[in-house]
Amino acid sequence: MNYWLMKSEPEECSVDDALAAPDATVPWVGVRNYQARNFMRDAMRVGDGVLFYHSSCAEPGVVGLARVASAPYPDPTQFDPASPYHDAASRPEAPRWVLVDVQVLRKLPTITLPMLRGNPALADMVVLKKGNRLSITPVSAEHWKLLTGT
DNA sequence: GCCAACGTTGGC
DNA sequence: GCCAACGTTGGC
Repeated sequence: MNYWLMKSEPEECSVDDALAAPDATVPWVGVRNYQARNFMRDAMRVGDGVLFYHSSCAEPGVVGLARVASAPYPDPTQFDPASPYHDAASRPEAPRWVLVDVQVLRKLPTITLPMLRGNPALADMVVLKKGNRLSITPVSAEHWKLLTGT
């Protein structure tokens, strides 16, 4: 089992939005970065642990526990001309972008970015590395345990 | 293949 | 709104 941190802009899809969805499950639409896509396509398995992270907002941080809830499949927004995630160069017979479903298990008291940065044991987290912009990053078992107690 | 220009991310 | 950092594009 692997662990991940997945960033979502709460104005786009907050942890509460995800919890309000059927089965508390949302398709992780809109990833348009090859490295992040490859994590979903090649490395994620159903049941993997996910830290639900709010980015580009007043209080960035980890706000919930979730799990990978599906195998990868094509992101439908890439074929939707009305979507901000539309990719005219992607063909339905060879989709460029895939996603997984993510199911929120429970909210956490927000672990803010300053809290994360303030913990020396978490200094190696990819998401905390200088210049990191990846919206999906792997999380080590050690860091997962520190953050979730499981 | 190089690299300058440009666009995006995301914290502040 | 600013800007550092990084990814992508496209001319050559």
